[in-house]
Amino acid sequence: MVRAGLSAEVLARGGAELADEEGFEAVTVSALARRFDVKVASLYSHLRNSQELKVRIALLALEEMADRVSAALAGRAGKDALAAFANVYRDYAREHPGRFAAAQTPLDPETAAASAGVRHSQMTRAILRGYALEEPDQTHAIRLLGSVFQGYVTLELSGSFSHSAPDPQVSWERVIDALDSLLRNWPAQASEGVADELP
Amino acid sequence: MVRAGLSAEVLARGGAELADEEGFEAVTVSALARRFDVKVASLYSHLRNSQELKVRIALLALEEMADRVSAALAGRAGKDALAAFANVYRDYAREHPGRFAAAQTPLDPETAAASAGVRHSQMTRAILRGYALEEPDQTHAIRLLGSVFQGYVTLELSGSFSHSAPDPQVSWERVIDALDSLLRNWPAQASEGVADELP
DNA sequence: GGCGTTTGCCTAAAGGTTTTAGGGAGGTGC
DNA sequence: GCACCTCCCTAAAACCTTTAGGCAAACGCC
Repeated sequence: MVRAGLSAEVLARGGAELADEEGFEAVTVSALARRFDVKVASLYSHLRNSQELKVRIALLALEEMADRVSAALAGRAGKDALAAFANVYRDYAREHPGRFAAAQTPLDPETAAASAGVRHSQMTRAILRGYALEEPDQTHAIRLLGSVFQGYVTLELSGSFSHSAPDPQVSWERVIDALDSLLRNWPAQASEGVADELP
Repeated sequence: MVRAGLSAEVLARGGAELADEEGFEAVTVSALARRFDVKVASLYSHLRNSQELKVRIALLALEEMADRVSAALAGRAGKDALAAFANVYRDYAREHPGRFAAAQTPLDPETAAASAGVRHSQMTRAILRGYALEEPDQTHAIRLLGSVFQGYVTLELSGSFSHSAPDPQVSWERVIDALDSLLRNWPAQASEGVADELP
């Protein structure tokens, strides 16, 4: 009997491929066992449970994205860096929709702290070096950027933009223009004071 | 034997409550049957399959959000309307995390076209009446706003903001300030032309 | 090279979810 | 009072998750 050479890492990579091919919701321990031509129970020597598989795929995706961002940011600044960052994010989601979906898996705090998510926020902060933003506005801006990228890519992938007129590619570029403009002209505190009507 | 009075609508409401209480991933046909104290197979007279249950909960959530937005927008304009819209979205997600998660369920095109999603984009467009934006910038702006709200709320709910310093509530208000400012000073086409480096 | 130990994949089995097929009883309409 | 339809039921097959225990291949050691 030939050994299949399984390990948690190998399984995570296999699961990531499976996610991209069949969708993240199709990633099950059973499907993964079929893919490696191995019995289901065998995977449980490497994975505590099916949740761990999903988490490992998520971590893999975060790592890959962080690597790409890191490479894309080298030697860029200002709007150039902003656009590069944004495009890495979007391209990755289009190339690897299953991995991208996996990256939305909620992580428990310790796992999150040890993940590449930390690199992501550091790199986002690095982009803002090209703009004159002090704390706490810097953090607000990071959260805004993260939200836009995350939200846009999710909505585009789910088809929300595919039934109205302008090409999402065009909107994407104009949105980046707009964010650049916003970061260069970040408004001072409470210009008119109407925004606070939460409990 | 007393009849339970089931119907697709009743099941969707029950499923929505279940989602808020236990999380959307806990919404299964079996769990719903337990909740109504009924045998699992009985639900299949009202639902084609478990996917339909999820879709119905999603549609319910979209409807409820649209109703709230509609009420919140009445008599407001400009930044006031923008903040109201944004807060409805965020408050709903915090009050009904399960329903909000359900609302992310991908819909097939016909279902989406018949859903309250259409009302959402109409209302977003209505907000922009308070700002001087022509097409196609109006559509770009709608997509930006949708992305920010969707992204921010998703990230906040998943805990991404809960481990760094400024209160997410504060960032939220400043983000709305920033969006208002951006909409009032929407940049002209391609101020510097660096944003297009996609294949 | 033999020998014990570890490792890796196996069989077996229990429990949960999804879905289909068909049946019986409760309420409705004539 | 009878037929009918609706609603919920039992039964059963298929699939996924997870645990327990076994056997044989690989590894390390002498």
